[in-house]
Amino acid sequence: MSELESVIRQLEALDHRITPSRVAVIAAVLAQSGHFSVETIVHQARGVGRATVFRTMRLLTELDIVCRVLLEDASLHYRVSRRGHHHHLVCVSCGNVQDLDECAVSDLVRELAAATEYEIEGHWLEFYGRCAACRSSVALTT
Amino acid sequence: MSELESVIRQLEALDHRITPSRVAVIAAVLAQSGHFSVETIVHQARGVGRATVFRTMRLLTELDIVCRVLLEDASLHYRVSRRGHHHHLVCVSCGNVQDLDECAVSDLVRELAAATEYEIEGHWLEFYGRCAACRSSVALTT
DNA sequence: GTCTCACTGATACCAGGTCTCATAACCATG
DNA sequence: CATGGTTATGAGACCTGGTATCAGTGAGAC
Repeated sequence: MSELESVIRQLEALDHRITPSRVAVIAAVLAQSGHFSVETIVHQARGVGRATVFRTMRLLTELDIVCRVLLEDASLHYRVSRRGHHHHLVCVSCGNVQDLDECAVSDLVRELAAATEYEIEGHWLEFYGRCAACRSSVALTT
Repeated sequence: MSELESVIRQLEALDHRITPSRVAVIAAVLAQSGHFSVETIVHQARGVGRATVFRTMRLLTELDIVCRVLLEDASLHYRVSRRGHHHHLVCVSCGNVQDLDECAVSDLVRELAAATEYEIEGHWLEFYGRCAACRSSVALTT
């Protein structure tokens, strides 16, 4: 079963209609290799309205088929998701994204909850740096 | 020495001109109690142009006089800064912000750097929850 | 005083995203 | 297969947050 079919079945299972627009958006999303902006999908899923692309992206986010990637300038990108809660390490030079397997702050969330009496509901955690490849290419050119 | 004077001296010391517009923006910023959007300052520093407010906010950020607060929807707010690198715990109900003294992920950054061969340059970390006061008021009304 | 350059504000612009609304497609049911 | 209710669509207006442009100004060094 292709990835596309698999996603379509998930939608069906949750009583979402399978329409040509949705399929086009999902196919475009699955074709991306790294992280991407909604605008990229708007351009690549030609013929699908802007609003529909945004609506479909929201749907895919809710279903955990894509996840949001927060860039350093606070702009939102997306990325086909490995399931479950995790964080990213983004190369600011080539854009490569490393998924970090565990949520590194779950212990911290517990400590904070105890220390502050907040009920902690969520967090943002993203790391930025330069991957090994980009570091060595910089070293070569300087 | 008032806070305003102190900030003005910092600007002077770094060869930035002290202008009425800047003073108005800084005064408006210092008058905020929690976190605030640039738009708030645009409205409160009446007579100062939009662009100038944004420029001044950038300047204040660079000088570490304010810090950026990332909200859950990825929108940027600002807050008068305690100095140095730190993170926030934001109450999603009343907007109250708790500053977290230490950077909780500095150890993690080191581990990640070793494990991934990335040179890690930065990160976002913000927590969201409900403060004790908001939790109890919810408890009362439900 | 005057000269120069950083600074200013009006305004146009751009990006990212939502709202509206008439229309169309879907599909369960009689 | 006709019908009807719901869900989805796309065009486009709109909104928010932020930048670029550029002629004009005023701060402060001399």
